[in-house]
Amino acid sequence: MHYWLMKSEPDAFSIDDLARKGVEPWDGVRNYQARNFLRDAMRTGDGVLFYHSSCETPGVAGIAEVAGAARPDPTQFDRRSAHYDPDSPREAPRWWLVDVRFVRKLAHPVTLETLRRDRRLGDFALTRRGNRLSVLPVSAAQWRLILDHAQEHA
DNA sequence: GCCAACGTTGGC
DNA sequence: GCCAACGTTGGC
Repeated sequence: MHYWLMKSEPDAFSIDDLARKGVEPWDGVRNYQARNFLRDAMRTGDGVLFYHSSCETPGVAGIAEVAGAARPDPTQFDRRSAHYDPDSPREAPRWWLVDVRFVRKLAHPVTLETLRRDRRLGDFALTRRGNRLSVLPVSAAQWRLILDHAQEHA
């Protein structure tokens, strides 16, 4: 069992959108490091922190889980998609996705500010200087600490 | 293989 | 809207 954090701009796709849809293919990831996490490391049932980025209050807005094995991202072959990649070979797809299932929305999001302030989180990919990864690993200890923050406000 | 130019991410 | 940080591209 592993844990992850996945970023989404709520204007494009929010935790409420995931709540409505139930399961969503996490397409459009076009970074090799993030691709490797999706394709090689994620397993069905892994925990996902759903993070809202590029918004008024960035932070963890909800919980999701990996709903299935990685599969090629169909948008890379779709000429009309913003994520079309003409250089990706059909027989060896470059970009992969996993399906993500809604678990619950946090009554009180755990803000980036809170995450930065909590020194107990230690070395955390999210708050590393210059980090731009949209899919990143979270340790079991970090997962617990972050959910504790959500609980404190309950 | 180097590196400048460019595009993107994402906080502020 | 600004800008720092970073990944990618392409000329040489």
